[in-house]
Parts: sequence; structure tokens; C-alpha cells
Amino acid sequence: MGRSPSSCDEIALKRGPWTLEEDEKLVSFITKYGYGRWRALPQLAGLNRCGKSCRLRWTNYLRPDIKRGKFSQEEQQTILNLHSIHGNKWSVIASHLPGRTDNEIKNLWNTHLRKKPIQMGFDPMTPMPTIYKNTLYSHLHPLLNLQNLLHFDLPLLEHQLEALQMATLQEYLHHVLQLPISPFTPTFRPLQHNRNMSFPFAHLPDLEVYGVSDDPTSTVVHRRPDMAAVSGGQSGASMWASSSSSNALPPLPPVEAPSADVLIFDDYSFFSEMDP
DNA sequence: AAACGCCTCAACCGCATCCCT
DNA sequence: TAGGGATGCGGTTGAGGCGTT
Repeated sequence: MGRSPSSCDEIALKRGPWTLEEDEKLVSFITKYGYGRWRALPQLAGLNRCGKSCRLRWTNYLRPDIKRGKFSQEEQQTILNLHSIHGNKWSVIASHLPGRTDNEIKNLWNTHLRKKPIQMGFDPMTPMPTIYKNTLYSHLHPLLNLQNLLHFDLPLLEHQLEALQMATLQEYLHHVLQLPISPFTPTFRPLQHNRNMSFPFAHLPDLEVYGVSDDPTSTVVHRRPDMAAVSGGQSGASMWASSSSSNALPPLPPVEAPSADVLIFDDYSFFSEMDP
């Protein structure tokens, strides 16, 4: 399945900034006939551009439903939250922000938002916070105790720590930066609901890490209840890991209510240490 | 006023994925 | 099922604006 030659490769097609006349031609054509068939569109619309260029111009600039102007504080908060979950999935993030394009959000991230967590000591692009790493680990110590309890192998546990770090960053954005809460403010999601997501959740084993909505001062970590029922020496972690390479997950044992495996620890000292 | 550097953002590039035949 | 065109997506580029020296 080779890459087809793009019409943009052809000679004599105009590139660079669009003129008012070109914009008018494109808008007028799309208003009349709609869009689609981008490859054929430029010729039909009388434009000396490649289809790709026309599509980009329309979706990123000329579309009538595009919201212009600065991003509100709430929009920025939403982007930060969604980015902490989805990473550089700009189209996914844009789908939550009506009137904003993926390109616009990507630009905003690269020019402004990316710097915010870094300035505060977090680097969202690396697996661990830069300056609060040790503090974070000390608060994650109870998780390490779970290693024996759950027969975790270390790499899988580290994935969990990574996930908790991402979740902690989300908390931090709310409590330290005190940005307004958006509809997309994450609670820490049960990981088994995120198997199909990309980094950092897709490959994670069987701990659930999530916040308690009526008690924002703590993070709850407990074993997946279904894994509590696993017996016969097969650890939940290895069971999960062996299934992670395939979409077909093994049938889970009957669910039991979590009990002694529930662990609660306080996050607030961590946040207060970060206050300027 | 000129030179320089930084920032912004529209536009491009190349690869991935979808979808039709 | 494979091939190939169409479209989507994310990374990158570069022109232009603006502030500083």
C-alpha cells in the first residue's frame, strides 16, 4: 500500500498564504456545492491550489463555525486536562472545544500551555515530574507496599506510578493553579476502562487509581475487585500483561467487593509543599 | 532608524488510516 | 483480500509582527 503522489507535488500549483480572492472562491464554491472530494475541488472552484491546501484552509480558517480570538481561561484549563489524558491527540482535544481547530490548539500548546507545568516544576512530556519526583515517590510509598501483596513485577508497577503521576498532575492543575473546573476535569479513571486509550493508560495492569468525588483530599488505590478473586498463583498483573498484546481480553472472574485491599493516602501535603 | 531575536500561527509535509473497487 | 485514491492527523517550517537594544 504505497503512498500515492500528492497533487501538491505537481508543479505550478500555488503555495503559501491565501489571498482574499482565493478565500472568496473557496467559500463561494463550498457554500454552493458543499465540501468533500478535495482533490477535485480546486479545479472545480477555479483555484490553482492542491486539494490538501484547500481542505486545510477551509477547516482551519474559513469554516463559518470557527471561534476566533483568544482562548478563555476555561478553554485553556480544558486543554491542559485533556492533554494530560490524551497527549498530543489534537483532534481529540479539539472535538471537546466547539469552534476550535486542532491546529489552533496545537499552536496554543506549543507556544503557551506546554510551558506552564514546566515552569511549575512539572514536565508533562517526561515520565516523571522534574523537581518533585522524590516528594511524589514518598507519597507513592504505600503503592510500593502493594507490590508484594499483588505479586507485581516492577515494570508494571512503574507503569502504575506513571499513571498516578499523570493523575496527580491533573489534581495539581486544579488545586495549585486554581484554574476553573471544566466539564472535562478528570477524576482519576478506573484503568480498566482505558485499555483502548493511548499513553499512558493502554498498557497498564490491574490497579485502579482514581479520586473520590466527595472527598477531594485523598486518592484511593485498590486492587481490581475481579482480580481479588483470582487464585491459583496467577497474579493479576501477569494475567493482564499477557492479555495486553491482544484486544481479546480473558474472561474475568466474578466481581467481589473490595475490602482489605483498599488503601487511602492523603495528597494534600504534597500540594502544600508546592505552594510558592 | 536599523539590526536582531523572539513569538505567533497559517501553511506545508509526510505518514497513517479509511474506504472504495 | 489487495491495491490505490482520498482524507485525517501530528510534527515542522517560515513569514511576518513586535519588542528590545
